[in-house]
Amino acid sequence: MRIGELAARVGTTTRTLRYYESRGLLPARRDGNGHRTYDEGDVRLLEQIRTLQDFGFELEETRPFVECLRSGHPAGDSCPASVAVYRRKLAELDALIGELSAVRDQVGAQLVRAERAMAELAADAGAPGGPEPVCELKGWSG
Amino acid sequence: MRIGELAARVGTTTRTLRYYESRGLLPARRDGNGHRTYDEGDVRLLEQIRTLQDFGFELEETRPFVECLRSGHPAGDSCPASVAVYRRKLAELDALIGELSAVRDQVGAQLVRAERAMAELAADAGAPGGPEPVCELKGWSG
DNA sequence: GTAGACGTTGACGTCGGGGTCAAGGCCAGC
DNA sequence: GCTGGCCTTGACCCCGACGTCAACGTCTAC
Repeated sequence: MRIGELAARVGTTTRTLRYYESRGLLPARRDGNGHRTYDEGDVRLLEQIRTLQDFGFELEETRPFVECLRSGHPAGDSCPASVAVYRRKLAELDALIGELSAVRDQVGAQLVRAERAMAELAADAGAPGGPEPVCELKGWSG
Repeated sequence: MRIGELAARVGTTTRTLRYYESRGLLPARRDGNGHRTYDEGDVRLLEQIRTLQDFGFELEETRPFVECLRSGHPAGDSCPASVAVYRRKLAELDALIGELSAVRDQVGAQLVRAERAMAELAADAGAPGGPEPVCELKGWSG
């Protein structure tokens, strides 16, 4: 199988496959013309990469899974290194979700506050009023 | 006040201030030497920008807040355009948190599955065993 | 007068994951 | 012979928010 066929089979582009090869992730054999040649094993490797990519794994993070498959294991995550990546990713996701949730709550509170302040300003346009309290967002350095 | 002093006061760099100016976000007056000159109002604008940036707002998203302040409002979010950005950001955050949580659960499930499979393989090393079922991650295109 | 700390502009590098040419080789069918 | 489709390599482009460097001007202190 050549590069165009492989790309079509897994739903990606030839450029992407060459990029993976340049990263040492998916090396290819060559035929007499210098054209890249792939087999069914490469299809599996590529599907593993794409699946993890779809989950937000970086390309480098898919490497243990690919090497695990290439070393003969039935699944890419049948190796300690792959499981370690799972665990690291899980921790990252938990941390990120926690931070984003905190930001979400702060932004939500600011939204409520800003809407109330604007409503009061509009009401004060026809009534007596003093200075409004001004709250500030407290930064989140992440 | 010149650029270095302003940068120090809000805890950023001169490069960043010049970048903001190049984006039209924080224009500066010039003194006789061509040096940028800032006042207290610019400190407020910059603090508004930085606060929103810390919350993950893109630079362009801070523009309504800055213009709101510059037009004389007591707070950057006292304008409809700013409130609209709040709302948009809130929706984005909710969507992102939802997607990340789904991914988190899938990765967590895969982790458990992979660990169990490896434990069984280890146990099978000394006992009779057949082929293990192999589950695959189903992709999340987001 | 000279060192050092500031300022200026402009240009290029970074990170990830490729997209998009450009110039050419190889092979099939008409 | 010629067109069309596939392949090759190399090179530059994109996003965002700056970092870093070069080469130079300006101001202050000793």
